[in-house]
Amino acid sequence: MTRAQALAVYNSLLDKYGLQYWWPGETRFEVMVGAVLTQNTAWINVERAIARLKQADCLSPEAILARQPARLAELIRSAGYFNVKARRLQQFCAWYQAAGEYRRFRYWSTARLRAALLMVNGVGPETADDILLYAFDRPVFVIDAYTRRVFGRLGMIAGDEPYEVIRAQFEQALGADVALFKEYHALIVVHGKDVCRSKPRCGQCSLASRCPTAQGNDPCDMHVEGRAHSA
DNA sequence: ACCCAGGGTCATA
DNA sequence: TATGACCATGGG
Repeated sequence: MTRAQALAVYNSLLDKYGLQYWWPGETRFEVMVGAVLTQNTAWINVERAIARLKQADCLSPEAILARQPARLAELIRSAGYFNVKARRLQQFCAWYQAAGEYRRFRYWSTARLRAALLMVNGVGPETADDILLYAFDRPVFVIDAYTRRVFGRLGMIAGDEPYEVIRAQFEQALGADVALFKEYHALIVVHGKDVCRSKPRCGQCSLASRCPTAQGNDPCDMHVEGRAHSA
């Protein structure tokens, strides 16, 4: 995609929804925790989990590492996958603490920091990029399910390309612009929740995952999303 | 009752 | 490289 196309969509979304001021969170560390907790999970349930962590005075690397896994899991219960995420949070904190915490990363290149994050078990490409962009202010464009869906339906990408392919397209079209990347990703998510909430559906029966012919699905365009499929 | 959410890992082919 | 099973709560 060209820079003009990418900016045209951004301006359209900005015009419709306004600035979002992402990522929600009081500290950089809270952003990192939120990035892990929000994996395949509605944000409202992450907020509850973070509130409980704060309430238990358990929102620091030391406190998270000091707590027994099962006891950490009960604090983040509302975020789902609590056993898995408790382990992931502790693994992330162990790495973060061993690496020397935030100020130590100041002179790391973005590429080096990204590679290090991806080495942590439980941190995949999107979680790493959330942390890089919103906690470390690095110019990395976050690709998530909404990005694939929205731009797929606009016909600007296929939607099922590998993560790195799509990320490179956005970064090459837009250049390195942290403030723009932050707002753009936020707007994509907000717009996705607004009009592209359902996953692509089979054009025949309106079923999603369980439809036998779902592979040849004909996802509705973002402008007609919400209209019922005929049976 | 089904679908979905601001994914990632691991085993398997 | 690419699927599939698995993780699990809470809201629509």
